Amino acid sequence: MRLSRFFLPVLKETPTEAQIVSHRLMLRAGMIRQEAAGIYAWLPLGFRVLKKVEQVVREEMDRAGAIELLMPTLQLADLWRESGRYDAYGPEMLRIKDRHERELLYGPTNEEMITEIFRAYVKSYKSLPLNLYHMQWKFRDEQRPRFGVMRGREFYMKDAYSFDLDEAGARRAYNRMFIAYLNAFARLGLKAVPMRADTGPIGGDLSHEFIVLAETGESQVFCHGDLVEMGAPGPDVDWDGDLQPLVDRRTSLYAATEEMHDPARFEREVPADRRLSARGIEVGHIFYFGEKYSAPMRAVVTGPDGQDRPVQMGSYGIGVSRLLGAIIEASHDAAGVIWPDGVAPFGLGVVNLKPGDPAVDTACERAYAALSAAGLEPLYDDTFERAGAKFATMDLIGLPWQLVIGPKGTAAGEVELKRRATGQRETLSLEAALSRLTAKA
RNA sequence: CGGGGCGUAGCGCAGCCUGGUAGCGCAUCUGCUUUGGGAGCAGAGGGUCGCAAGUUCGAAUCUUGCCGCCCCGACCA
Repeated sequence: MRLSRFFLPVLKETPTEAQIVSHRLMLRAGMIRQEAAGIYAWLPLGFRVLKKVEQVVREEMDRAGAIELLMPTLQLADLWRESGRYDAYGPEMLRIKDRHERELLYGPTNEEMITEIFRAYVKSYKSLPLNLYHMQWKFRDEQRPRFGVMRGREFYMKDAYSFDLDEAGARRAYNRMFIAYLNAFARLGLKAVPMRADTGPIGGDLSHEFIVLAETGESQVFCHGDLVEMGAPGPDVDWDGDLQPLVDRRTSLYAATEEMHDPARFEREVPADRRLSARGIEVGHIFYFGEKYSAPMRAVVTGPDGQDRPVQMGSYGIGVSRLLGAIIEASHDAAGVIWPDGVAPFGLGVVNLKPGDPAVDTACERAYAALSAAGLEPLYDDTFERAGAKFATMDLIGLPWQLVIGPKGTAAGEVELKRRATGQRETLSLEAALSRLTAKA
């Protein structure tokens, strides 16, 4: 993409409404525009990152055996009356009427609808296990939206729903999601710690929130410090095998959000030098809820014994749009965003320091063509801005690499390659820079 | 939903208290100079002062109502 033809409305000054760094940087980098409280338009740069994050989540869900579908944003109120949640939900749910006075709602989540789909088609235990997911815009009419995309009213979410014959099967489904989440967050450059969460009326140990530690997190969290650096199992696990040991390794150490925190246990189980008390951002939540929806909505399957029973369900959410905020909170500096390689909106920036200079233009065009052909998705700054402004913009939008090509270097047969994360710059020949970069593709 | 605050040019703000018909910086446009970390000079364009009533000869300024947005708290993916 040539910057001269792209739409990148960067701001030099910080809008006053933005209080936290990720919100400020998303506005300044021209990623989002607020259209109403908690409702944002995704400008091209932000949209590209959103799609990258979405794709990482999709690949990890698919790897774990989940099947993608797409459910609508609008749902019938009658469906929610079946589970009793239409009246239980309160003013957070946006209620709408169509021209026929039919009551609709803009979905804040999709348990009822997925249960309705499941019960319409699945009748036998032989069709299980099943895990269906979608990524869709949701709406929750928060009393007080804030922190930009981290707590909007409209938000993009991946939600998966598992169906199993019994609780043992549901636990296996839960473990698959648990591992898939660790892998997804790791690929996004995040250190996400699973923490035991409130299971509500169901009870048991099958609910975890995945928390990214950040100063601007909205909740206080407490955990064993080793959990932060434990890393993810990676894709090469036996998804049909026993994942319990991998899960146990991460759930045996103390980790709790404020509402689940037990100070006495914390001090008893965690050595003083390993006790971590920090702020955290919730980026995922997995939950086993058994028959909560399948029983009232009569989603039953026939077991091997010929008996019908309500299917055992769990749900697994990831706040995809929120993740952009979380990633920035975890990865930025004074100059701007530092995108992890896997989600950067462009693979690198090619900075032409003197457009119109034939030698520099030629070098830049060659680099741009080669990098594009290699699939690196370069953003080529071919504008007539001053060098300082170009550097500032590149640092702000946080592309992982900057290939700087100017008249002095070109005369000497040299270009400069800068790594955004470290600020390290290296001078080398254009060919060496290109082969180095394309080797990464 | 309680408490506080703010709406004046694309962005950041001043002007309001003490009414006299709108200003600064950045951005934008033109010209010249400049050219490796958000340039300089000169000129230009751009605003029904959130909306609506009211007071007044006259309202960005005073009064009332409404709308929108932000912050703190309670609540939440």
